[in-house]
Amino acid sequence: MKRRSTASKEEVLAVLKAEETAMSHDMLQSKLSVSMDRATIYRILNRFCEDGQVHKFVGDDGKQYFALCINCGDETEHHHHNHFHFKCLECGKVECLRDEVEVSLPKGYVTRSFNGFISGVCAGCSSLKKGEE
Amino acid sequence: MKRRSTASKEEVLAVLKAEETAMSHDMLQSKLSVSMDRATIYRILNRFCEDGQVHKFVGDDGKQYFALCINCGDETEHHHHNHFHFKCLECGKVECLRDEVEVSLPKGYVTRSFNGFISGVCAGCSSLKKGEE
DNA sequence: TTATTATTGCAACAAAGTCGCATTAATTAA
DNA sequence: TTAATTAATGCGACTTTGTTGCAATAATAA
Ligand SMILES: [Mn+2]
Ligand SMILES: [Mn+2]
Ligand SMILES: [Zn+2]
Ligand SMILES: [Zn+2]
Repeated sequence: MKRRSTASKEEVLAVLKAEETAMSHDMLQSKLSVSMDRATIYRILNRFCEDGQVHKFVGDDGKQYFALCINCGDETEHHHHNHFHFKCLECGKVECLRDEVEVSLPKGYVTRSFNGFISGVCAGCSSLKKGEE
Repeated sequence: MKRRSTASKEEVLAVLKAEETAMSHDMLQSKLSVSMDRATIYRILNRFCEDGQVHKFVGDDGKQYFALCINCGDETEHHHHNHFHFKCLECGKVECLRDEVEVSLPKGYVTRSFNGFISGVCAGCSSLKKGEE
């Protein structure tokens, strides 16, 4: 099952790149210049995940978010996603936090998947709020 | 708006205590000895959260989970929930991991809420699997 | 007992995500 | 270039989760 190059696929990828933020399905759909079915968007995103271009996580709103992988061409080292994602409650941007975290599990516990999500206020927005005072 | 003591409320609390695992709405409903409406269960659980008896988090399945708070009577120290939750993919149990974690955010970022969730295999289940080999 | 109002059940609803299936279109083979 | 193959899409149907409005019920206070 080889991947085909389609306009929809390119458009989704373009939006993800342009916005520079992790996006939920609905955020993405509202930014698309070409209208596209909901199921199609999910299928495109999940294909990206399978291919390792994108990773998926779940927000504290229960929604799935999708973010471009950095260094995804890098085959040499293991591709981990043990990092937190941060959602700014002011500007709405969702970003990957750089640091890979490690959680110390009790003896005998094994990790299969990691989902870290923090909501708060980003630097830009909190400095704006300071200025307003 | 003072709380009233009702059978439903006691039953939900009893199940949470007995099961010793964080539970999603559907897990809980299936364990109830008294049938109860879905909305009622959510309302009871959310009231527990408001009162600080229970805390809520979101799993990587996008569902809300509810767990009893330990030391909830303890008014002296701040009641934090910056801990991970672990779901065993074998036995299904969801538990709070003891350690409070701290994530180093970029300069100027402020945390409002924390949601940490790890799926994997717990000690009991991974030792069972070893035994089977 | 009676009045007050927190709690419940029920129905309706919105949103998220998935799936089957017929149609379309990208790619490959002829 | 044309025909065959099959990945990708659109659409509708569906499930699950969670919320809300409203009338009925019942715990508590008066
Ligand atoms: Mn990645
Ligand atoms: Mn707690
Ligand atoms: Zn912001
Ligand atoms: Zn287990």
